[in-house]
Amino acid sequence: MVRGRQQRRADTPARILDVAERLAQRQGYNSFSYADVATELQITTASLHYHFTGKAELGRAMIRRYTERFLEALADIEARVSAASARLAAYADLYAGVLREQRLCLCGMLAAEYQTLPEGMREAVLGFFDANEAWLSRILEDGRAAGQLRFTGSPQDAARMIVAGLEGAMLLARPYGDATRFQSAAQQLLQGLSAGPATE
Amino acid sequence: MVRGRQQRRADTPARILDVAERLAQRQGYNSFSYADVATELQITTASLHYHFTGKAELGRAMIRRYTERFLEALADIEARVSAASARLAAYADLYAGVLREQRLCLCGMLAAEYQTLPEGMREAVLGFFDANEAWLSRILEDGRAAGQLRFTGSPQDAARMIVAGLEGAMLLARPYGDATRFQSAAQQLLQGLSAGPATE
DNA sequence: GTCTATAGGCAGATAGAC
DNA sequence: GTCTATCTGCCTATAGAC
Repeated sequence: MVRGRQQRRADTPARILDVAERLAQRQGYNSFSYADVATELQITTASLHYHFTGKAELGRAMIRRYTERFLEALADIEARVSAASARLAAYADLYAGVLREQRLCLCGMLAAEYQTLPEGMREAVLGFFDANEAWLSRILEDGRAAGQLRFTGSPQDAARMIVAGLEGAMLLARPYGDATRFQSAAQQLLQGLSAGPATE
Repeated sequence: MVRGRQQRRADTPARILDVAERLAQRQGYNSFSYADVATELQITTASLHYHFTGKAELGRAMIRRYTERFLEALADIEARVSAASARLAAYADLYAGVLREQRLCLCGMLAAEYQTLPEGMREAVLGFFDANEAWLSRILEDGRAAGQLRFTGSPQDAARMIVAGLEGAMLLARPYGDATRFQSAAQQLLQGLSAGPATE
């Protein structure tokens, strides 16, 4: 891939997004500044404005990339794992991986800040959750049809409960610095869905 | 109750806390300012500093009052409602009432902002969750002992799952402006705990 | 208790040189 | 692409009059 000489290392926009994403997941979108990002990358805030016209645009790009990557991870789970309950466990593990880095789900954090977000970011946040729900709904529906999962109500409702439960479990586990809080909650949340013979 | 002449209406500190609490629940602690509170009360930020030396102290007082009131509501549930599953439903209704005002649980919001909070506020946030867990654990344990509830694992783990699930459900329901998202998640979360004859 | 006035810092953003 | 310099605005906080 011939690229010219101007950038040996990773694209500057990508590195900006890396830093912004981490800061947003740890502190919140409203609690990091252009200066924070610029300092860490050893450039100036004026340079940031060259790559992203404003913080709102940076925010939008951040969510879009995060969602893309998350959906890739979901496709990967579907390709690698076939058992429905194992797929759900792998889904929960995605969250656990984020928490391990002392981060919240980016969109969970942004959901808390939702009322202060610019319109473009709001839509992107909802898009993330919609996509997660759609994927989970499909996995749940297929799993139930295959006799691997058992739940009452619609797959969509179950999917929403799972997303809410995992987001909440992350939210609470982090202040305690206790990953087992998340694991325990995730396990309880999902165990009720397995159609194993030992449920009753 | 003789009070002198200087304050006919509600205590100024209480009114300050009312406004700060609502703003914190809607926008987050980091996203409201002394000026926001002062403007709404038609006083100046200098006056605010007379009642609360700084924003951190205001924040601490806010959490303490919120926790006190929440615990009173829990005691009230325990006094009014005797069936364990009805107590859990009433607990979830507390959250629903908050959401109805387009607010998040104060401490759920602060959990998201946790890493940016001053030390005094952090402790107070954990205290809120600890107290909730302790109350729920007791309710769950009693309910199981009375044969009204059924769950595997410790009451504490179940309590943590409930708190996490309800906090997450609030977090996600609000951006969608859809209270039924909360209700549906809360119902699914709790229904698995009832020891009713129709579970299987 | 509440005010005016103001300090001192940080925010996001832009103009224009290199 | 990145810089320096700068603007405007908001933030928390304080001094001191009333």
